[in-house]
Amino acid sequence: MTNQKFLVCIGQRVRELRIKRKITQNELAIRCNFEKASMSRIEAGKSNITVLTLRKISKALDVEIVEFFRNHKLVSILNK
Amino acid sequence: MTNQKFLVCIGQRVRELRIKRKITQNELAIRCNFEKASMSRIEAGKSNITVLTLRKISKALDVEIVEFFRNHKLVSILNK
DNA sequence: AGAAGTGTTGTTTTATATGACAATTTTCAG
DNA sequence: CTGAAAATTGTCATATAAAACAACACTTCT
Repeated sequence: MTNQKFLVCIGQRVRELRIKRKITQNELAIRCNFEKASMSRIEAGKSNITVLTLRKISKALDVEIVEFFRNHKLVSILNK
Repeated sequence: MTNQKFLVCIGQRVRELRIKRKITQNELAIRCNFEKASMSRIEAGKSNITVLTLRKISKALDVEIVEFFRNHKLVSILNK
């Protein structure tokens, strides 16, 4: 997997978890104390975020950080 | 846990995994294509690394990225 | 003591993430 | 379809991660 796809994968996971909690990018961004524009870029995999940013998001979503490194789509297929 | 301690935690984990593989900071840095000085700072928790850097290290150590987010010392105590 | 190996710290440069704000596009309910 | 909300994209300034190199500290040898 390319680095590019890897970042996209993490972004997708953030999005999945955010939507599951029924909040907007803006709401999540506010909880993380950064701009909604940044959140958009993160979910799109356009940003190589640091572990502290990852931590902020994990707290805001109330999930473990390792959740971001699971390919949830794949997992859901395997669990069928 | 403070952000500072969080970074130290990750750094310790990198160090544990590196030592388990019996390689030096320099050797690991070479495999990651960066300076041994950077590796020293990462293990000391003085660097807020990006997910792509984390990925480089995980490949160089041949471990899953999630390994870095486990507090191995705690786990080893709980597993007794 | 001297040499080699390992790890730490300092500095500079470059690249890029983030903050802030604006403008535009997309999505979706009414 | 229309309008409002949500998301995306763009730009600029600032902060900081990463790369590169040097210097230093420390240990362990002979």
